[in-house]
Order: sequence, then structure tokens, then C-alpha cells
Amino acid sequence: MLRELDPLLHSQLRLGVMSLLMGVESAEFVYLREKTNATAGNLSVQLDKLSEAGYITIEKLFSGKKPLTRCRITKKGIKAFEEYVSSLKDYIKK
Amino acid sequence: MLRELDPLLHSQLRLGVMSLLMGVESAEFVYLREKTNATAGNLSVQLDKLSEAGYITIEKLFSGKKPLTRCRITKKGIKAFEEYVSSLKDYIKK
DNA sequence: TAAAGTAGTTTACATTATAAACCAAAATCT
DNA sequence: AGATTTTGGTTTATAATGTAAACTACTTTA
Repeated sequence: MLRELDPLLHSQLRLGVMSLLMGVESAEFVYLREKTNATAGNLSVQLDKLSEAGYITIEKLFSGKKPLTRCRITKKGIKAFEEYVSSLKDYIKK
Repeated sequence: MLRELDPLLHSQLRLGVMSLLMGVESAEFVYLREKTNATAGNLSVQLDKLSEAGYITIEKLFSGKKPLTRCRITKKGIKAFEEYVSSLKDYIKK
């Protein structure tokens, strides 16, 4: 029987964000938007969901006078990501 | 920049079906339902979508007097699955 | 000072997923 | 034999989700 895939991670944009956050200490909103090619609105919503789940933290700062949103993956997020990848491998291994 | 993930395949149930169909010649409805743990209704809908996309073929037969639905992955389906897996690897490699 | 750009958020809509309800036939009770 | 349950699905109504458009607030440029 195939394992469940964490529905929070099984979304192209959220998975992309998590993937980008794995392996960096933190990433800014604009960076994530560019790398994922998402609209700002969509990214904003999905970041909130990841944050509410405790998978990432969101810091709102200012860079000079411009708003700056900085995201980091949490331990919980790393664990969820790794479990997701592990489950996913059942689906994609030949 | 992260690649697109074929939305038809980026669904737990449809991906599960395709994964099961890769590597077998054909599979029956009941087998797919058991392996994916899906409800019959949901499976029926998702099989239709895969079929409409040309990713699988669906044969409706009878086994004695019981209906028997047999599914096979198509060449197009195999190609789509392989491309999906290839794209997905960008997301999950460390 | 008006227009355009930056960095986001909110919200309304479209799509999708899912389960509940349903159908037809067969097998099992009583 | 007639009623009930089971099997193998399909249809459809609703809930959940994803997404873009519209908006806010502030800054920079013309």
C-alpha cells in the first residue's frame, strides 16, 4: 500500500518553497518569488500556510525603508520535508 | 528556477495509479483501489481524468458476470510520468 | 506632484478532490 | 422464493484548495 503524502507539502509552490529553504539559512520573499515564478499573492498565502503549520518562520523586517520578509525552515519543517521525500520515493522508484 | 510539475500527475491518487501501472502490463480497478486505499468514487473520477488525457486506457470487461475494469498505461503516460519524475527531482534533491 | 515601481496582503473566484448517494447485478441468508 | 448484503462500479453535490486580480502603503522617479 502506498503511503500518504503530506498534503501541505504536496503542492507545487509550497514544495518549491520548502525545497529552496532546505539548505539555506534563510531566504527573502522576493528571492522565493523569483525562484518559484509564483505571483506575490499566491506566495504570500502559501507562506502563511507553511508558517501556520510550523514548517517555517516568517520575520517581517525593513531593509532601509522597504519591507523585507525573511523565511526560514524550522526543525519541524525539515522533518516533514524529509518524511515527504521518503514517502514520495515509493511513488517514483521504478 | 524550478520546473513546472504536470498538474495531472501531481495528485496523490493519480500519481499512485500511474506509479502502480508503470511496471505492470495492466491492473484491475479493485487492485488499484486496494493499493491506493482510495474510495471507489474517487478512483473512478481520477481514472477518467487520466484516460481523457491519454495517459491510460480503460477496458470494461466482464469476469464471468461481474464487471471488470482493466487499466493500462500508454506510451504517452509513460513519457509524462518520466518527465514528471525528472522535474520532481529538482525539488527533492538536497 | 503625478506616475510608476516595490513589497507585499486580502479576497473572490475557479478548479480540484472527495465522499455520499446511487445503480445494477450477483451472492447469501432465512 | 423473497429479502438482504456484497461487489463493482458511476454520478453528483459539496468541501477544500489554489490562484490571480484587486488592493494597500510606501518609495522612487520624471
